Amino acid sequence: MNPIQITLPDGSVREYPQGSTGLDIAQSISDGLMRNTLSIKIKTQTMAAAEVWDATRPIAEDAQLQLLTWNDPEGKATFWHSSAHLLAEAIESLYPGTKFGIGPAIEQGFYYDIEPPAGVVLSQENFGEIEQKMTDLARQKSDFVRQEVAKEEAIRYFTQKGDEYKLELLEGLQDGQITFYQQGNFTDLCRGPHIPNTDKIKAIKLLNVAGAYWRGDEKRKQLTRLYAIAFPQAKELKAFLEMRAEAEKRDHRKLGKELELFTFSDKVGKGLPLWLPKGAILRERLENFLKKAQVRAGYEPVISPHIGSKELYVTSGHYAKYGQDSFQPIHTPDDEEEYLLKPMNCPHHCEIYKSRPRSYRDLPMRYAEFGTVYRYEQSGELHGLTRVRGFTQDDAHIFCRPDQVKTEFARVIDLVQYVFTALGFAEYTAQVSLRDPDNPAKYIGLEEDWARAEREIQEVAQEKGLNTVVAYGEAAFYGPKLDFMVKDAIGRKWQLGTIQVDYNLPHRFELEYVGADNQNTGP
RNA sequence: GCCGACGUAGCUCAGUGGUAGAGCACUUCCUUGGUAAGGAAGAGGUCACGGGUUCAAGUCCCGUCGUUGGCUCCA
Repeated sequence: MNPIQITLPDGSVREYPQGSTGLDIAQSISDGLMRNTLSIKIKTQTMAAAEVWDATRPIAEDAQLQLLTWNDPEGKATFWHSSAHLLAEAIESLYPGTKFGIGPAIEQGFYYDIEPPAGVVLSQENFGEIEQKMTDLARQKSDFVRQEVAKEEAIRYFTQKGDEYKLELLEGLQDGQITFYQQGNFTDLCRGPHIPNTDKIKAIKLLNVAGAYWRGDEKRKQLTRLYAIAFPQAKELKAFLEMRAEAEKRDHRKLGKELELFTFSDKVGKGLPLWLPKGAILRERLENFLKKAQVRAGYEPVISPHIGSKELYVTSGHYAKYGQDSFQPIHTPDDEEEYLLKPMNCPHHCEIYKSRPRSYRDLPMRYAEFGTVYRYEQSGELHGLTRVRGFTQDDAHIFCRPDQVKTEFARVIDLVQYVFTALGFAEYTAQVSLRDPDNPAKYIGLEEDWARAEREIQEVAQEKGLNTVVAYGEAAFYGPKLDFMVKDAIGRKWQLGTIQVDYNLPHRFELEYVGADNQNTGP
């Protein structure tokens, strides 16, 4: 057998016998490194991109290789994914007959979606015994064993086990690329990779239990999702829990109550916040700050009413899209007119634009309003002040010529960044929300407009050096967006600011301006 | 909306079938020149709401409302 050449991240090249594993290579450097190696990142000439592998998987050809430890995000992911298998093993042992969905690693820990046997309901009360079982199983020092399986055999295995979810997952997989992983008495359909042995998992904490629809589809069965986290050292778990406790103290709902900023009343209605005097003062200061920033950025204030004729929203297209799932129209006593509580300010601003003829010289026009809007959010969605049924948007609409879109978009980014910086949001991501390529029917408007807007958003975001993430399928139905996502005290992500391109409303409202060529055209 | 949990004094919570409790806050009085001060007394609760089981329900069961962890949704 010919030796293989392994290139390490520092550029050094070492020779190993063919079939050496990541662990062998780690050991050749130091025993400590071997102990800490969780998985490896490997790139051979035959691979299109680097892959993360088990540290125990034999390497057959020359490769660039990186040993992944707890300090690498991918190493952590491997660790947590393996912990999810350990969780599943514990569940299967404690509650035989449980069916398993999927169990991935997430940003902070991992989860497993399961369907306990009929009559068994898992709640926080079961956490203790599950954690104990996981700890016991981890101490049995089981290897994670990778096994390539023929599809037919895989189907047989899960048919016999009665695990319809795994069978459904198998349907989407091609024969020849199906692998099982086994540790102890538990075997799972899994692409991997995994850590070498369960003994690395030293500290385990189940965090919460929740319902989660199978494959994220609310029409399908709801499984039980167990969230948990695990660490290679007990002290890391302790630090994690302390950090979490500290974060909970900073939860805005807790502070809002303690500092007497806002409250809710069942009598007023859920999701409808009441601002207490101290909160109102705070809010006023914030609004004044924002108004100043808007004036400096060239915005003009406008004000629109809290209700609008249903026709307004039929024109905008929002009624067709949200009408049935919204607060229902208010009826006038005599004339059978219908009005909607204002769910957004856009259509009103369009009508303000339309109040007189516009010239290309007028553009861009920037209208800003602290517009209070009402939306019928699903009851399970309500959350403190971050998801409510009545709220005030710092909202603005810019009417501009096609050649001004990019510049204006960039200016809005500048404004958002200025405000975020001033308010101390140091860590945020800019999510480029684009169409779902698999579901084009969801969107209205012209293909060429969409394509252009999507392209321009990405260009501008890049020029501004934003920390962007592209999210397909997250666009609004009328246009792509740039969503600014911030995290709350306990690490949950929320959309705080959003910049949206809308070629649709100007069409629908028949907005126009007189161009340099004296022809009417749309902004 | 869905699955799970929770709902007791203004706040944080204890109380799992037998006369509603604690700490803080509040009221009155006393003590005390110093940033969560001490002492005494006091007031404050249809135990979310509505049914049911029981001799007896804060406690067990069902429903409703609300909150909450997620899922789905998010103009």
